[in-house]
Amino acid sequence: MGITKSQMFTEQQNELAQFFKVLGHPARIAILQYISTQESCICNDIVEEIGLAQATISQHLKELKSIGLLQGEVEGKRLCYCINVVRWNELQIQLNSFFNTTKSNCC
Amino acid sequence: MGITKSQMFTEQQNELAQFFKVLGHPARIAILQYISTQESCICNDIVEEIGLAQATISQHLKELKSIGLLQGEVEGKRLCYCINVVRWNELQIQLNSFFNTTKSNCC
DNA sequence: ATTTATTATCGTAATATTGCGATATTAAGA
DNA sequence: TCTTAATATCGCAATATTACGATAATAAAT
Repeated sequence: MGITKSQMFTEQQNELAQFFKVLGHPARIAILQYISTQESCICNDIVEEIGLAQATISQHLKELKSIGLLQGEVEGKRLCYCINVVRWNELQIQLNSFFNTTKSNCC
Repeated sequence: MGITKSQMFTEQQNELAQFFKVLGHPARIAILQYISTQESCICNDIVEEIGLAQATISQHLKELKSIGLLQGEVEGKRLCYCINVVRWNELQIQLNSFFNTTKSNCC
């Protein structure tokens, strides 16, 4: 992303931006939506479902994990990831807080 | 961002991701927060406030404009940008809809 | 112990983003 | 008209992201 000068921003601004950035890719949106349609944990079929290479999917999953949105582990041969509902709700609240406190008062 | 294969995703997924991506930079978060503290439109002091070069700020403003979050124009020597409240609320709703419809049902 | 199936990691090429200096553009003011 | 002030755009260097093939790691199954 080029040289982002994170040190000039507050921790809250960096954190919020990081969260938005992780969600800022259609593959990751698609992965989250796909997980939510599954009754059980996601498996290998996610690769065919999304249409990207296995290595790429794994990388996207890692980024979603980095902000705590996915929980679960690899269980033997199976992947058991699902949405961390607690974190999910936390982020939704944090995000709404940003939206509610940042409003225009001119024009 | 490398080669993002947007054609494999739905328009809704691409749009949502694009919105998240634009918000996914601390400078743009800071700009929005700064605008919301101002009684009048933003001016040149935003450059000193944020601490990035004028060209860089201008570029970030352009991206915020690209998703409709900023409205206003340059009026003579002055910059008159402010948050487009209608769009702002629309995005908040769209985003909450994503959060509410995408929930885990396993683990 | 070997094989098999599944996911993670490494290395790398292609592309995107960020930031800035230099310059263009625009309109107000002298 | 010329200058001045403010913002936009261009061009470039530095860095980040994306995607994937190849390979490693892991555990179940034979």
